[in-house]
Amino acid sequence: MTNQERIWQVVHQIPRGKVASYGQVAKLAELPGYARYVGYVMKNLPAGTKLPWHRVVNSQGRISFPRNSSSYQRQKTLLEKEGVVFIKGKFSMKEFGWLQDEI
DNA sequence: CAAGGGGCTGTCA
DNA sequence: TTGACAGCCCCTT
Repeated sequence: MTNQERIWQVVHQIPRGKVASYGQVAKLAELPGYARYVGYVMKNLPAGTKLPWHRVVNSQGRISFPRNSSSYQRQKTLLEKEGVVFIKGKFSMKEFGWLQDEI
């Protein structure tokens, strides 16, 4: 079980309509401080992966891509399709944050 | 082995 | 609220 696989499993557990931050995913994967590594892993996901990578955002509740990039648009669209409401380029972690009230 | 950079974070001005 | 900065860990040069 590699660290990368642990991260995949955690991301896979994020329920539909919820989002988690990179740091949160890292912690749940028992890899505190690996936030940046999580981003690295997401970037190198195999093509056609079923991992809900779009449910992972930064701690500010914002997408870590330039607003005009296609990746940004793709992630935003996927999230909205799951019911996550975007407001002024970001969304409320209070409302959609995963395990926000259990941590 | 050293250096650079990547979908990050928390702190401080 | 925004921007600059210093830590973070890992992979590729």
